[in-house]
Amino acid sequence: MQQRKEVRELNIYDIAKLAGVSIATVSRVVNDSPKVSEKTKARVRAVMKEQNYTPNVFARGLGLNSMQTVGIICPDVADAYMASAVAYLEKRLRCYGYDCILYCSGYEEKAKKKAVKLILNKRVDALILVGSQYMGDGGESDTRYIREASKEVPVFLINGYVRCDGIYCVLADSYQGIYDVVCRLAEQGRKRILFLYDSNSYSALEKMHGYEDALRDNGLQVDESLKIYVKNKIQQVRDYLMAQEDLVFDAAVATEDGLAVGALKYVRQKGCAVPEEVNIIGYNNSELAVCCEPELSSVDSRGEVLCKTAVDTMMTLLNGEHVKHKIVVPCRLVKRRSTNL
Amino acid sequence: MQQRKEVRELNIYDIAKLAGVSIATVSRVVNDSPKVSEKTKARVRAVMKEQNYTPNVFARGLGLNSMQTVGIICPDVADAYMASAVAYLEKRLRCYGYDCILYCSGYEEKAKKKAVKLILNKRVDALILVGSQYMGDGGESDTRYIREASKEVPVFLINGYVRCDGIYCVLADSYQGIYDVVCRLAEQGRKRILFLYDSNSYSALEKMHGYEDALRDNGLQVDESLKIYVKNKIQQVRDYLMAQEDLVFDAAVATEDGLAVGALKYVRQKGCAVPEEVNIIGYNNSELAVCCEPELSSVDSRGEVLCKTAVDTMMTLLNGEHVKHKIVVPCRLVKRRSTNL
DNA sequence: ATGAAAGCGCTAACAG
DNA sequence: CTGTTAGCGCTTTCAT
Repeated sequence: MQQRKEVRELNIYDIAKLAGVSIATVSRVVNDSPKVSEKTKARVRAVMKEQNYTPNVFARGLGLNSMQTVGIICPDVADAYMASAVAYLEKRLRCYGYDCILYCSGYEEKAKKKAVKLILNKRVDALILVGSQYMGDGGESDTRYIREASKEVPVFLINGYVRCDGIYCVLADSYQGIYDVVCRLAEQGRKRILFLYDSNSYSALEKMHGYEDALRDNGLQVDESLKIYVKNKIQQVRDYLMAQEDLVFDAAVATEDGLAVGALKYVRQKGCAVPEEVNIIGYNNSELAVCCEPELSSVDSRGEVLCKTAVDTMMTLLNGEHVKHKIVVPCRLVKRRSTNL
Repeated sequence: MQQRKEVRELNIYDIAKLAGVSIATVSRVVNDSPKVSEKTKARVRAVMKEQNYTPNVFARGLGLNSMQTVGIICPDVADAYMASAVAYLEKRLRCYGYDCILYCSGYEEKAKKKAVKLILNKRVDALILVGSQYMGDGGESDTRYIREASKEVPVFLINGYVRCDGIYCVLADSYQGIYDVVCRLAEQGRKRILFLYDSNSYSALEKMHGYEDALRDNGLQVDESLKIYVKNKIQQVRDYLMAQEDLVFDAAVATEDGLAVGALKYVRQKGCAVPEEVNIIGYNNSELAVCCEPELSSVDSRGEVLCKTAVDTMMTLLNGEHVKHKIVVPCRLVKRRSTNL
């Protein structure tokens, strides 16, 4: 095995000796304790700087039972939405001096449980689960492993909801986001509004409820054949729709931008005009939305706000203060040329 | 401050007592030392399982001076290319039982240095820098911080190159990738081939050299006005090109898919046919490539292969074996409808 | 094959 | 304000 160093690193004893103080004092200086005179502090700091000393984080971790690290688990960082969430989280955590350990769990139940278990073993100070994938159908047994985890460290759910002590949820109001959008489509006279989704996660269901309620509230029937479950791959969506017979719609709402782009490709391939004949609205306001032609209107769930809120809340909590168990952030529709709302 | 636990966790002493052995033996079992009889091993393991015991990683880290963790630094995980690289790296590292600490450094010199410094303080077993952004112009002073880091732990560069002991480079042959593509465009009769780039990083320059050499080798002049530096934002690219007067080209090659999509949008807005009048080729084979219309041919730098190779090489190295300092992986053109090569 | 004991580098209670 | 000292939980000689 490779050795990290040949020469022994300076430890707290060396610094103490060089500064002519005890190790306790050095430790206090490192932790910026108020019970050290500014004079000694300065002297010790000078030595530390001069010697380029950095405390051993392992020893520190042992003593404090913390390494200022939080675990972030998401199914897949290669996914654009999660990637940006992770980016926000990491950035914000670093503002507070925390590092983050990333674990991409994949989408399978067993793997997700394993992820939580392994990351807890690393003794992170808190856990963040990105995406509603971690709740299964929200049932008791599906969320057990999360509840268990919350007994060890605070758990934060980004876009997920589990009612339990020690679990803190920060989520976009996707129900309302879709509800509002569908209402506007209906008000504008659209009668056959397609709903595209690719999972049965908590947030996907929320969106579907928003869709259904909006239809009903606008005197439209919920037509099951207009709810289409398909994998979030642009070409697959297009081909799938292509394969349907008698599929007629004058608007489409999707739970993911990729789905909407697929629908858009289908519609244009059919020779229909967007937005004149068909309005299309995506979700997440990802880069895909500005890539397609015409550009896609999309519901923005404001990941940045969610993530910032989650981290700030976490810090408040770790500080011993009380925080809310559920924080809901409203969505916002970003209008582009695929709609004429 | 919150306490992680109220009840004291089981430690090695407890397990030793319960199993009727010494802590040394328990430790040996944990580390699967060959000098423990299978019989005792089994007994100790049984107790550990029964008690649901997991060794304290901090104490372990202190003793071994390692926590089986590697640091991954990239400018921004929200970027699709880096996100997928991080995803691959994380996955592969986990196969070997390593965790990863993620640091998004941003693009600024100072921040990058800080990132390296902070992550080294966490005593990671190795460091991975994703992207050629970490080399500056490749000069001595620009890479000093990386060379310094390599004295502490092995440093792996994904798509970067620095010649130095302890620095291991795994990179795509972007020069050849672009060279080949431009040759084919030239052979097909294209005379005015645009080159779009958005940075002066090592790999961007490699690509540019590939472009220039291919032109020369095919008897074409390098026209500086055809080399366009512009920010990698689809609309910005389109608008920038729109603002140019007398811009004429019959093909475009870009260092990033986003740039190519911008060019594609420009060309179509101008009313020209793709690929008949203008061939367009992107780089990275990202999701953007299948989102636009027509879909974009793109050079795939095979991030998965790079990352897998990097991690495997790292493990070989950490195992004390010798490994190559530079590994080059060929690119591959993924053809779609934006070209008729 | 197993155990006793000396660290690893730091924190924190306690004493002054 | 500062120093002494006892852990934190594990690894690793060194005996046996």
